[in-house]
Amino acid sequence: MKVFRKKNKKLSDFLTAGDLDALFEAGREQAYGDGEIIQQRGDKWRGISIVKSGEAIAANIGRDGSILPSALIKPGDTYGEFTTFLDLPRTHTIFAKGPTRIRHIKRKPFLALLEAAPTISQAMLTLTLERNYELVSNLDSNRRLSLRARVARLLAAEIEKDETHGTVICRQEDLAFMIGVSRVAVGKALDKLAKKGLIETGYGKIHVPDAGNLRAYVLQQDPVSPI
Amino acid sequence: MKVFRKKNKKLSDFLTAGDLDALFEAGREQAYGDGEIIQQRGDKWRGISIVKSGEAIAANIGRDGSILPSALIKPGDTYGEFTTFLDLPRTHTIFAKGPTRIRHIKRKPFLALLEAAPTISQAMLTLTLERNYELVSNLDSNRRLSLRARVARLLAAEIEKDETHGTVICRQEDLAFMIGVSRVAVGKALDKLAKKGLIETGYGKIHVPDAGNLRAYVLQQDPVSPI
DNA sequence: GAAAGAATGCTAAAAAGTTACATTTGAAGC
DNA sequence: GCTTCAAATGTAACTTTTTAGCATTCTTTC
Repeated sequence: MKVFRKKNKKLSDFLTAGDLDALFEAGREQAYGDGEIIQQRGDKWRGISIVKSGEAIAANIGRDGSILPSALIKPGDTYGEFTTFLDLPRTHTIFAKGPTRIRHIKRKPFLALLEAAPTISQAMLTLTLERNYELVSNLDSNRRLSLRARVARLLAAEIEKDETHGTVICRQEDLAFMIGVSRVAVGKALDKLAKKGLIETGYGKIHVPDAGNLRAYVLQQDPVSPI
Repeated sequence: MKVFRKKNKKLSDFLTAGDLDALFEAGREQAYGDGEIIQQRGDKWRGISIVKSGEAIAANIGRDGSILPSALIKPGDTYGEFTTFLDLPRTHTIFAKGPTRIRHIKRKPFLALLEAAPTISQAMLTLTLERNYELVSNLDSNRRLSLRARVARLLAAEIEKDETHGTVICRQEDLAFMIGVSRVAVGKALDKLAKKGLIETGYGKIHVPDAGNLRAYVLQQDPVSPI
């Protein structure tokens, strides 16, 4: 799966080196081989995990056994907050994508650490609010916007603000996954955008000849949400 | 709009009386008349607000001027976290529904309070994670499930866990709004559920003769997510 | 118990989205 | 260069959802 430029913030972005070290120290590091299961949905183990290297995929297994990936977890990312604070079992099955090293911190030492270093708790709050905002604003625009507009929005977000044009390297399938519709639907939407001259589709890439035009289109479709 | 039984947790649910008092003391109370605008989308004022009495509606105004409500804010609810921690302008326009009293706490005194009482920050973290979980699990099931299954899930969630049957008081329009589809689509979905004998539709209400059956159906459709 | 308002039911056409299969593209190996 | 094959996109038939209009049924209130 294509990794988009627009990266999610990480806990490490909000912590001092000292706090980060303290966090690492509190845990136990474990290595996983490609495809190895890191946790199963329903597992009761409670605590926070931080990816040190490699990548992991969080997914649900459908009734028919198909894998429905829902997130790519990258170095510096944390997960397990729900189990630590909400007393919920693991909501996703996670497996390694390539060799991966993860540091697991049990709930109790982690909470103790929080008491000792309130900055961590503040950092987690900020991070969680950020995710929350992302979720809410996506949910919101999904309700209001046509698929065409959502695709345009996603592409516009991929072009740096100071660029006048650019090429987004991604498959239609990646866009489809991010938006949560079928690839075919994305293809149709891209077609319409292309007919308007806003983009040019290619094999594994999408060219935006005039980022200003695309941004204007997005804004016209959705004056409400910021790009 | 119908207010569903399944209520959202509030900050006050996680705070001691003392902390709550301190929070109230830090703010300034303001009264609003029915329909009065409390904040406009885009406003820059930063801080947390707590509803003391009455209700408020958070909404976006569509391009055509239509009002797209997205949340009902009730006594004890807080809002403004995004502006306080993420440095974002107000994302929604909020107006009073009936006479409403709200206590506003400016950003700086609020942050000072957080330092003094770390329990508040922990409470906010828990609350935010809870919302987050709700959002993620909804998003997830929306991707996987048919409209029929989503309607069933929503109804099943409205019946208390220890009840064997029950009646959900709501209009089809309310269900439609919550799920984010048209009333006609919900009507059709209810029809199919009724034909399976899982529910009986009525005027402004939906009767569930056997909650066990409905839960079993939801689980069969969606073995992944907890009801 | 009539009237008015609210909610649901129904229909038909158009739009959007999905599934399954076909075609095109690019890259690796000869 | 050419061939081959997997990856990516395109196409077509089918299903679901929306929109919009009007009809019907239910509830409340006078």
